[in-house]
Amino acid sequence: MCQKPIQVLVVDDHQIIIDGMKSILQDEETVQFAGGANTMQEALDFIDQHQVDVIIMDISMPGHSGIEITRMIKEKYPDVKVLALTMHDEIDIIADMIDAGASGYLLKKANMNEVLDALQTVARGQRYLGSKVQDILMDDFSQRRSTRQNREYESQLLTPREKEILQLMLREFSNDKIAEKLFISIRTVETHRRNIFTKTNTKNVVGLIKYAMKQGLTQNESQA
Amino acid sequence: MCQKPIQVLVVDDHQIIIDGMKSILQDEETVQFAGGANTMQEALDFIDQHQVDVIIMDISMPGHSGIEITRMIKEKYPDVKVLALTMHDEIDIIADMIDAGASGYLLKKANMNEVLDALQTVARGQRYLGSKVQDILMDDFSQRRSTRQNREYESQLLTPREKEILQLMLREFSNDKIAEKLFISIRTVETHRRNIFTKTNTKNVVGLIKYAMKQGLTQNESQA
DNA sequence: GGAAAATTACGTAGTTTTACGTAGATGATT
DNA sequence: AATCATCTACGTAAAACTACGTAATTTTCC
Repeated sequence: MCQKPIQVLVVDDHQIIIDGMKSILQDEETVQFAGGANTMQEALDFIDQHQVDVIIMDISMPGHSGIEITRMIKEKYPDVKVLALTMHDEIDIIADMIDAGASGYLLKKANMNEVLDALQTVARGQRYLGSKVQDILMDDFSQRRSTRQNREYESQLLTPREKEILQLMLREFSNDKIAEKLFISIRTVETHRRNIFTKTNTKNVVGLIKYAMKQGLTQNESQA
Repeated sequence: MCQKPIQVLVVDDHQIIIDGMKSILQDEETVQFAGGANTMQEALDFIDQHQVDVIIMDISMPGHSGIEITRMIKEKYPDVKVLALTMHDEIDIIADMIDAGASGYLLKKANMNEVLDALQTVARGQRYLGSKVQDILMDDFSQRRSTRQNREYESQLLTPREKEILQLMLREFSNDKIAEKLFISIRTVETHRRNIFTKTNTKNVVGLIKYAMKQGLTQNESQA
């Protein structure tokens, strides 16, 4: 789906973080470290002159906060995705950041795998929240009310039949077993499958499972 | 890996549960409702005369508790797996049940998918704990000490290299991409892959992911 | 009654994965 | 020196999946 590497800009006032990210991202073919910026101005200049897909954004920065920078960037370049990577775990900051337009939020204790995962996820237009962050949000979910957020993948994305097929895929059925069980042709299953992949913006079972988990389609709340 | 359906015996003093399980299991090819039993004696008799792979066991039963029954059954028929399905969420009961030899523990609020998943998991010799149950156990983990349990999949099951490949699989790399990244032949990757499947008792990526999640090899604590 | 969405399905061709067996190289352990 | 675990890799054949395009039925909804 996305063959060319994701261009990543790292915005952080600590150069060490930028350097670290650079070296981490370096031996990945799927992502490419495009550059780093220590200030808002640097960041804006950079985006102006380079192709950037995702920005890894720190929040606590002198001068303008990551939140402001994000808001500004999303105004000028709505297509650029912002992934917050910070140590702040306060609900308000997270909320503000998301409100400002961030597509993902990770705590700095996240490991490389998570970062890479998050990069890919936000790059393809979905949101990504680290598991810790999810917990924090959940806890706060009831009182806080929503801010007209873009709800890119809300739920009725998949048709009932597609969900059914997804369920079976998650239960390790192969295409022909699914066909057998549902009394349809394997060709049909393949078509559904293809549509599921397309709709969910995934390209293989692994991605799909991650999607399903994110949607809570795995164990709980399915149409058992 | 297991072609013939898993023979399931349901032991519960409430007939309605047995009937319910029967109808649920009926339209599954992978499992087969073999029979039901309301008492220990019935259960023992049944096992004596039929092929049984997994027993779904309630705990609160008049006369002998599910724990006793489990202990007795595991003594006589160690190969028969017991899956506790109950509403008891007290740590002591769970622990006793596991101690008695149960391979899995599910709360009755679990849905069909979870039950089916659990059945397959225990049938192939692994343990299965519902997510709630895991939480409960976790909370209590530090003080309670172990009872020489069979530790079928303890951790050092996979070699470092295998873990590395697993990581990449989880990150949606195809075999040839893995080969490329690690500078080895795709044949080698295939071999590793095969060994991983064998060792983890899984047969496809979906199963493997579930395994990985259970082991916490996905996001957190990997060797990033 | 007609448009739109959902479900069904085929063809063709290519790619990827699985299944099994085998086996050399290396390093650690005893 | 021998054993064991790990990592490496090939061959062969079959099974499964992927990619794209197309399109006939139903169903659903306005």
